[in-house]
Amino acid sequence: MSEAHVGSDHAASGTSGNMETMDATVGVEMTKPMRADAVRNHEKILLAAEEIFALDGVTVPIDLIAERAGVGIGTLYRHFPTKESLYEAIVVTRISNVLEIADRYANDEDPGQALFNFLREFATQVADKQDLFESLIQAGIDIKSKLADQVEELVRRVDVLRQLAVDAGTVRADVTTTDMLNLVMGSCHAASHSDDDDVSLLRLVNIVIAGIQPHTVG
Amino acid sequence: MSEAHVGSDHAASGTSGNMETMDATVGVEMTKPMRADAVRNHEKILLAAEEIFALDGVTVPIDLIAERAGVGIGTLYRHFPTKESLYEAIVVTRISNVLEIADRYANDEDPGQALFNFLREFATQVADKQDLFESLIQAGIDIKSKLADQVEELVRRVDVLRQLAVDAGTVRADVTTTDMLNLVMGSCHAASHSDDDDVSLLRLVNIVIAGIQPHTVG
Amino acid sequence: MSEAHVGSDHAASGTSGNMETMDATVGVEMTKPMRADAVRNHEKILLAAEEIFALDGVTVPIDLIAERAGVGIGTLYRHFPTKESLYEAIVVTRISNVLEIADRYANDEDPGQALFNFLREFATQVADKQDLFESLIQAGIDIKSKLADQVEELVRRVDVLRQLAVDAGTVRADVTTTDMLNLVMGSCHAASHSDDDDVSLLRLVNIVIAGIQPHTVG
Amino acid sequence: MSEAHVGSDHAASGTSGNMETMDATVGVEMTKPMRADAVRNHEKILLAAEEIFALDGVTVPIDLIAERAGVGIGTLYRHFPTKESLYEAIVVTRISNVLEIADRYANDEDPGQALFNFLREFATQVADKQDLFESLIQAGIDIKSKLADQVEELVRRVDVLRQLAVDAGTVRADVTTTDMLNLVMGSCHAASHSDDDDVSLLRLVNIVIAGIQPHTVG
DNA sequence: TATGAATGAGCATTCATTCAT
DNA sequence: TATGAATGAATGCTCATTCAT
Repeated sequence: MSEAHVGSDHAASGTSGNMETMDATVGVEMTKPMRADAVRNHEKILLAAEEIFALDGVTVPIDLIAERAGVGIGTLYRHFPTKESLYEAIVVTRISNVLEIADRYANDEDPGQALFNFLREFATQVADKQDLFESLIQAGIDIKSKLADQVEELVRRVDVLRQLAVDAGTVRADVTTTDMLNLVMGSCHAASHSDDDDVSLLRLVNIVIAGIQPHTVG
Repeated sequence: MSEAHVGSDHAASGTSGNMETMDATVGVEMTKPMRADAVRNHEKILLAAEEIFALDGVTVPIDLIAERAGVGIGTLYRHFPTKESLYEAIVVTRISNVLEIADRYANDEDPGQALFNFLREFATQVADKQDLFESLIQAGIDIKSKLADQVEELVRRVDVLRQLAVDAGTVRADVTTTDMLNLVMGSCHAASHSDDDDVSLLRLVNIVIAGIQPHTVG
Repeated sequence: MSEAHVGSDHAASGTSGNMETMDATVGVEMTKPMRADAVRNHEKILLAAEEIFALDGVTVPIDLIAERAGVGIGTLYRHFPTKESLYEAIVVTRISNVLEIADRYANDEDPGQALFNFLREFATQVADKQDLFESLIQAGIDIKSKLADQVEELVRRVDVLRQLAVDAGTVRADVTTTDMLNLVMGSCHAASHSDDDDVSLLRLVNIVIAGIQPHTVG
Repeated sequence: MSEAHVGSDHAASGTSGNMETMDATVGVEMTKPMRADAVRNHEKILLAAEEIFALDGVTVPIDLIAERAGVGIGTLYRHFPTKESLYEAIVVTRISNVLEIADRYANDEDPGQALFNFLREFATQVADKQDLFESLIQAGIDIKSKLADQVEELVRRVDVLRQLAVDAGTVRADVTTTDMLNLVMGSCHAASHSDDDDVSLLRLVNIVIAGIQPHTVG
């Protein structure tokens, strides 16, 4: 009954396929690789969840996700023993994406602008993912271990960018990373609830960016 | 906190008969003053609701509020015929407070700074009131008539301040009022979820303020 | 606390005023006569209850009656310790009226037609009194002592009429009184739910009357 | 009693696949047959509901039905998404039975008696089914769409019988169908609340029948 | 005594989770 | 293993009745 749950919280990583490589995950004992159809279901569920959570946030009844995935609830629960675990799985993936983006910019040729460009991309990621938005906005309140850890990690990596920018003199030293991220999230929210298109989002983020630059006074 | 009470059903008037304040309320006929204990309960309920909604937002079960108020559910429902009505009562009061603050700054002697000072006060109001935060963040999505109207009104009044500032040359003309408010709300959120004290909130708001000023480039 | 409840279930007899004469009621110990205003309230309540029960039946919330009576619920409950008791009071009065009608016809000069005329009048009484209808229709199910007794009494008195008619040869001997009454009630119901006026009621009752006459075959 | 089940959500088909009976249902696409236990529960629920509604009418709390069925409330709600829908399911079935009976008599060899015989059968159907009684008695008041339609249909079909009888000269032309039905329902009620056996019911209905025949005077 | 505020059991319904097929 | 049926705690709300003013 419990032997196959392994994959439960794994990110549906871009290149699908090898669910078996998951053994790499720290401290997980060797387990039978998932059956092909199980893998397929796993992904169908994640896909449906991504879409639905993105639109409706946590509050959506879990049946809807199963239905959308074309899968029985029982199946869903076999893969994710808890609504929360599914939710986590989704958000973890999303944050992972963001982490990668951060890493990419960490090697940018223009360290003075890397943070800014990252923030703009971060914004577009968050903008239309209700779940991601909610999670980040909750982060630090009810410590959902895994997410909390990830968010911490996110902050750490973005902090690298921030440091680079500070060193390059493009960002004031007294602004923390979480502050910046939260401000950008405010922008995301503003944008997603206005009638404008994405342009407005960038405009907002640019305000934040302007705000964190030195010598601000006109 | 309990001073205003834009009573949904009854005005919880302290010393009754006060004709001046009566006239202020549009077209309300003289009603018997509430019984002493009723007033007490009304206030206990509002107080409990203020606290609990502030912490947990709309989703909190209404029994908890009754319990916290030390009152039966029936009593709660006598005073507020609907969960929504109670929620509204709370938030309406909160927004009313903010409206007054906006008005006060509209007459400020330094129109160039009025908006900024308002935003700072606005931030402290929103900072730890989950309900207010939620309402403002929902505004425009599910139109809960009364609140929607109020938020519109808020935007209108803050827009006065913005115009003054733009005229005074302290704020860029391409930033909308809702954008500013949403950015500040992002700040509030950031602050309320960090472990710092209120200082951090001000710092954040100041970033936003910096961002909306002209000649931003360092 | 309990001394004044005497009048509780009394019929609001036609000529108002002397509530004190109630002492006549069997087995009730001497009690202080009701205060004038109490009597007034008692009647206001009965009046309101008559109207509302007639329209809405038992299911109506008791607050509505108090409101209609222009009386607090507390007052209502002082006079009638139970919703049921109030209901009973009303219906008892109504049945009393019917009893009187029955008595009147018992002395009719045309014993062969007395029953028929009574049934017609009975029908008009029941027709638009939801409560009376309900009570009679319930009679015999949940034995609400007092009403049950009264209904029995009603049957007894109508049976006198039936006997007269049987003796006069205008009614078949094999039809019981309750049967007739119930059939008439069916008529009442039919009539009250059609769009016709009272004419239809009489037509229906006439069908019943036709049905209980001898030599029916065409 | 359980043979028909005009399934509100699913057809509780016994042997699945039966195309002929399928086609009978208008425009219903092939659906997976219900699981064995689901069917069992569906029937347990209907059975319990039939019994309880028959005794207590609509007002009975739905938990009681679940309990009687030996089923959780959740289960009940899975099968019938609303109290009303369950109620409807029951009554619809009942009326359907009556409709069939009416149809059967429409082809009777003795058109002069068909109506009478139908009324007698109708009476026995209604006699001890509180729910059916209530529904018919409510018909036309609060229009519960589906039931209202059905009752209309019932009236229509019975009207066929009435017409036949009128043509055959066994029934007066001035009696409407609803009048007859209501009178019979009065009979049902009378009978079901007396201590007699079913004989009394027939006797009552016969009175009505007598009443609607021509040349009534003795 | 009259008032109406307070009370809480009761009801219909939803939804995360478990379990039989 | 996949399915979806079963479960029941939880929630918003009503209304008969009691109790403080």
